[in-house]
Amino acid sequence: MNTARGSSPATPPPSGPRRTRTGAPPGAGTKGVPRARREAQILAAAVEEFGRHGHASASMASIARSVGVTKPMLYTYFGSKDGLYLACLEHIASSGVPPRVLAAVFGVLEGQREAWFVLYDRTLQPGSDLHSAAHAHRAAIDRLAASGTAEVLRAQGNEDLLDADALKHVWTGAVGALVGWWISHPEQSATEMAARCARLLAAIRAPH
Amino acid sequence: MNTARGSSPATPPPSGPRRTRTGAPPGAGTKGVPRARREAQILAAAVEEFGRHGHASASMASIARSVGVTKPMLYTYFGSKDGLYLACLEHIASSGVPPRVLAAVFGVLEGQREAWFVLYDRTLQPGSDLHSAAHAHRAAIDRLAASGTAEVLRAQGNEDLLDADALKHVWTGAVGALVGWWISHPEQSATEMAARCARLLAAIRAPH
DNA sequence: CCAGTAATTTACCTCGGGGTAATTTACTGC
DNA sequence: GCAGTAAATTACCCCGAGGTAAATTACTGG
Repeated sequence: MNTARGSSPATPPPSGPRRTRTGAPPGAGTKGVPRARREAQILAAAVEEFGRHGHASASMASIARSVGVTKPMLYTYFGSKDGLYLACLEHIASSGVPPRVLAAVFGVLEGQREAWFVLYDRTLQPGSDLHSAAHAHRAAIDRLAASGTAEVLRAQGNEDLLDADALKHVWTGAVGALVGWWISHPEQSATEMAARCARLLAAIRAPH
Repeated sequence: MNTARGSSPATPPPSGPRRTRTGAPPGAGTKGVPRARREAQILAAAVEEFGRHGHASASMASIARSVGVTKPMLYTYFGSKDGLYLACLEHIASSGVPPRVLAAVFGVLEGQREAWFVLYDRTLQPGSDLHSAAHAHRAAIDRLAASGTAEVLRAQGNEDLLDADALKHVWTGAVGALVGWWISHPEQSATEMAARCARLLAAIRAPH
């Protein structure tokens, strides 16, 4: 559950890779675990928790526990549950160049597979700010879906706007299902997943 | 939110279609709203709530409120939140013959579209009893997915078991996406959805 | 009219959730 | 040694969640 770091979680003094003595520390004069690193750890844990349970039933205490830290840390760093969720969205959206092909999607997700379900969180209340934020951060992926699927329909002479919208949803739904499958098969690499996708798509398109 | 019934929710005395006087009531000697009917109402509301928010973040109080009843009713009738969820699963699974084609799926879902997301509830904890129960109740649909997709792969000479499993997931994921799209387009009928599916599938399979 | 009972409510308990104020720890620079 | 400050904790508040015991309502059949 933790990233592979030496410190065991929940040890009262988090005496990890901290310099004692007069050995000049690398960054500025910070104490404990430097904020940037903690934020990164927290974000990773939060993406996992939010992705697994959805925003609504994710627990701040649980995230804190999995990092080996107490709740108030999350609040001093991210302000609120929504703030942390938003930070997750931004972190995910900024963790890769806009994907141009499916392989890129899997590549970005490698190491944070649950991130997909943060972006496509069904527990978000339709009218809420978070819902719009998630929608906004999905933009790159949705654009990819829209352009790819629109092309398929245009080639068929299909101009139906509802068909286009529905097919876009099918595409993201299928990818989401694939990511879910991937999560339950941790040994598969991103490359293997991309290859599998290509194979499956070919099978579907082949003459029946 | 309520099914189209005359009584407005949350009126303290639920004096709906209740016989006063000595007019012989149809069923046995019941009072208020007969248990069977209440259970049906509650189930309908619960399917909607569970489907919308997932088991974890669905609220018993909210379900009760939407029926126009108080919480203890739900508990005397269904025992617990999990009991109600289980009843939903059974109700959904028993609400139609095992579907043989996609059109049948949409037909069964008409009028309780959220039911799909009760069956495929991502907020269920992987090891839990509820998770297994949901899995069991999905059996019919999953079998449909498995057989259909296996055929596609076999026609290609693909014997890979992982591919088969992944493709099955893709199929259910795509249908789930379609149902989600359907929920946000309430005016579409089941027949229209089935037709749309056929159209989209044809478009995908057409020569690029 | 009276028991009996289905249907339903009021009022409560406990626990875990989000969130915060005040404090402690442990280092740096002077 | 002494501020100063980043990092982190303890201990709390309030609320809504699941869940329950005990009443009340409104009808039936005798």
